[in-house]
Amino acid sequence: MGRGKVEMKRIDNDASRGVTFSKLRAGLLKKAHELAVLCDAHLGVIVFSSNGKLFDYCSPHTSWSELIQRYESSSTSSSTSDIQLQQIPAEIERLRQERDHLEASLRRLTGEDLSSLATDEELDDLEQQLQSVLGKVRQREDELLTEQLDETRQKVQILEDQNSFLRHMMNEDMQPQHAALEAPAVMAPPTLFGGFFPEEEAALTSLQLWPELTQPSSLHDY
Amino acid sequence: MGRGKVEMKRIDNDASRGVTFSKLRAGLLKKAHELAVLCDAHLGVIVFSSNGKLFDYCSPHTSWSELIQRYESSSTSSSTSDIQLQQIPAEIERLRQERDHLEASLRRLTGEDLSSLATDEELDDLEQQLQSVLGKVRQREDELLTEQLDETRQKVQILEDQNSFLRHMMNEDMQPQHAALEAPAVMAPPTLFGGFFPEEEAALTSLQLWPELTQPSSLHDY
DNA sequence: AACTATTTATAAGA
DNA sequence: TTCTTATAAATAGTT
Repeated sequence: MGRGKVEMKRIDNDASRGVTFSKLRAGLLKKAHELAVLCDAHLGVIVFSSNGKLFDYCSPHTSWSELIQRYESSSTSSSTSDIQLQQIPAEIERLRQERDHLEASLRRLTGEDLSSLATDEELDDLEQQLQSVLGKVRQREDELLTEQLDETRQKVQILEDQNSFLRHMMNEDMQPQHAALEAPAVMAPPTLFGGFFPEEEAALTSLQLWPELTQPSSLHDY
Repeated sequence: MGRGKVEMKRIDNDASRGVTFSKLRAGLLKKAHELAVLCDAHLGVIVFSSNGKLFDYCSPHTSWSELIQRYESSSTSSSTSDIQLQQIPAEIERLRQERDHLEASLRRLTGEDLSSLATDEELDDLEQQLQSVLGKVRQREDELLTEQLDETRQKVQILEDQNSFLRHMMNEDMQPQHAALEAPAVMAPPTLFGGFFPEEEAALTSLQLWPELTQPSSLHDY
């Protein structure tokens, strides 16, 4: 592919051969990856350039040791391969099976393999399962919203109290000489006064109702 | 390359995946050969299809054992050349991680771990994903129902034809002497007469055209 | 298994 | 080396 055809023979010119090697190698590894992903194949590619540099690709969920083991057990007629198979620790085989099983379950649940679920019944089961999970998720979302609402209502309540208290303070400041004649004094919430120091609020968490008082003496400011 | 782009993800449909696997595998091995010849590289490709069949390519003047040896000495710095033994613990670890990851995904998708999904956003994502799968499942169910409906309609059509034919037969039976004066005879559907021989029907598939007549003589009841 | 409209890869040039 | 572009090749969807 390109401006002209190329003969299928070793490229003589060293430089061109190097450039072409880079390009074709990149293409080969890319195609290997496509095959692995699109077709769910396990594969590996090893390439040595003519001056000995190594490049390789191994598909996802695959390792060279797995490939070599499988290659040896597939390509030899089982007399030598038995030895190899025996050498594979049972642990690896067990883990592979677990993984394959989990992958299948996941594919089912993500609807990636619906064409294999041919029966009404299977599809129905899956639908019910999904509905049930969806129900749980929505319930959890409700819980979360309810929590947030409660939190916010508490905040509102507290701010209203503050607000009301501040109004009374204002009235007293304006007419301090009549304090004794006013309505019974509103009690300040225990931690109220720190609220006048906005710079302290960085530490507030969502439910922290009052900023911390680093300066209890701030009362004297009134 | 082709009539349309393809997403870089596993092809769901089994048949398409198989066809594509064959095409891409052939392409990959061809490209491997080009690289080997044009650039004088030593390389090998191992491919296992998703159902375990082995395909491989090894460049001219090269052997797998040579490649593996060079691979081992290029990729490991240690003097121990037994790549397989070295890699087994890593392989086990990799498989464990894969399994754990899959298990986590599965728990998320089955809503078994909702309390750990604390954020509105995470819950929302999950809800959307489930909705989307549910949509796919229902679409598939629809497809299936439509197929079944088509099948059933065909059956109805055929039964109606039979019915109509039988009525005509009845008329002829009742008034055989007037047969020549009747409307033109209705032609029997090509498979009709076999219907009178229930033992021939074992081969009929879901589109069974004739109900089994355990009492062919029941015609006489009319 | 062939066909072909398209996409992709890449040879040559800058 | 990297970018561009004309062209060859591969291949996705179709028949």
